[in-house]
Amino acid sequence: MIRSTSQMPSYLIESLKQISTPKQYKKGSLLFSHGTKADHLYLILSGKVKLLMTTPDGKEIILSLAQANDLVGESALFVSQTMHTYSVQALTRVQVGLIQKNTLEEELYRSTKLTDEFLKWMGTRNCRMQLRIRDLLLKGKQGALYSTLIRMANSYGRWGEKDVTIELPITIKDLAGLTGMQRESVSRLMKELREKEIITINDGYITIHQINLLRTSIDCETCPLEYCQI
Amino acid sequence: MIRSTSQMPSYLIESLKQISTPKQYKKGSLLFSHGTKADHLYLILSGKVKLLMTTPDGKEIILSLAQANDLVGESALFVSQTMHTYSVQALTRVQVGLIQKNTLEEELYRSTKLTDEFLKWMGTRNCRMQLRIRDLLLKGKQGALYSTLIRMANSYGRWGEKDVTIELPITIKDLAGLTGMQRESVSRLMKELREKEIITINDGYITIHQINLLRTSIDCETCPLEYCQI
DNA sequence: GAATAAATGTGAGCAATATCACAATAATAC
DNA sequence: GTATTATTGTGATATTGCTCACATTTATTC
Repeated sequence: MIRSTSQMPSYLIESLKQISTPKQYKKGSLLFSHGTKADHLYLILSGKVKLLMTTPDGKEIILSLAQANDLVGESALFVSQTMHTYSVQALTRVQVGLIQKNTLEEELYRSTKLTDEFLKWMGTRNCRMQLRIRDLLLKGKQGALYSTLIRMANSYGRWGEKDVTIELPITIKDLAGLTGMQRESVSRLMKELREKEIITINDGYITIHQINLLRTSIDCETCPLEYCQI
Repeated sequence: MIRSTSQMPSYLIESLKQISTPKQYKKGSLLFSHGTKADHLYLILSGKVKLLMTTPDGKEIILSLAQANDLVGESALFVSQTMHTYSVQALTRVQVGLIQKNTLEEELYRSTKLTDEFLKWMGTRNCRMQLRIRDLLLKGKQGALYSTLIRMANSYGRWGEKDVTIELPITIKDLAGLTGMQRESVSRLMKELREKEIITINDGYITIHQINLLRTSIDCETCPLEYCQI
């Protein structure tokens, strides 16, 4: 069973689909990039993407991941005449529905329900990000990694009796980007987790066998599942 | 001259004031705290506050600071039945206007303009936070501190010909909370900045004499001023 | 399926930060 | 104004995490 992440109600997703134009992207290609004009909202129909920022010296931070039924590109959308602050790259082949800024605004104007859910959704993402920052900054690099694994399990996990398999194959490099760590450091910590049989990795798919061990070791409190996501 | 931070248009602030109930807080007191029910929006009328999270072992991270005409408490507000994820503490004596969730929703329903600006404002804060995360995670602790000083100058600075004075007296401890550093580390880096005469501190007020030096040393790109804030 | 590119693992050494333990100031309370 | 509390500074030391340099393995491309 896959736990659902917090998303818009499906009937609103449907209504967004109605006003969108389909578009496809190859694995590795950019949906949009940092510095270009923000004038569309992206509804992911299938596939997975990463939201990332880069620094002049080539370092990369991954702000978030998104999958089917997630919305991407809203941050700068309503700020007039503004540019995207991050880039979005396809991790797999991706199908999106493109929604023009104007069209979205009209739709928001027409549908109070959509506006409500939109505000709720932006608020939720905000809370998630804040809790993530806390974990990344206050729990050391090990804590940052464990927190990220737990969040990925919540967002992308297929939950079995004892194990969770993260159904988004991810590289060590991307885990480094998600945690603000060096690739080598992630590699070493993941090795340790494998040796202790807390996780196993198959074909890029991470399975967590003892997620509670990760949780207790970073003092997880009982955050709402809605917030403990990537 | 004080540069203005990105805020709602003043006529909308006025209309929010109309539907708010005034309340006062002493320096150091909590406007609301982590885990309590989120059912009000706070409009800061005067004074300054900090938004913070704490971990079980007593570490504290400061998510943001806010001053007159800023709104606080929106993150969890629209998420049904949910609790605040952070606490808000008064740094000075603070006057706020309390706006009930229901009242706000009615007002948003009535005023399209307010809704537009509200979405814009949430988007702006989101972009800010994302850029801040990048700086905090990717530029080392020195970079985190410099970035924070620059942002504070943009949000709270009185700009002279060459110098900026941050008109929010802040402790070393709070700077540590803003950057995810240890107090001692901040103390040492600030000492270095003082010795190089890049900053001076008077009575808790930091004046930055060579802000461009800070900017270049962390490879500041030309982010919109709107986003380069605390 | 050979060649090339990308991802991963690993050791050694180093630099940046955290930790600990106090001393010294500065601010606040009574 | 004295006592108390909060803030800041600082040295010594420990630890974490980064960097560099390759070897190895795994994907991709042609």
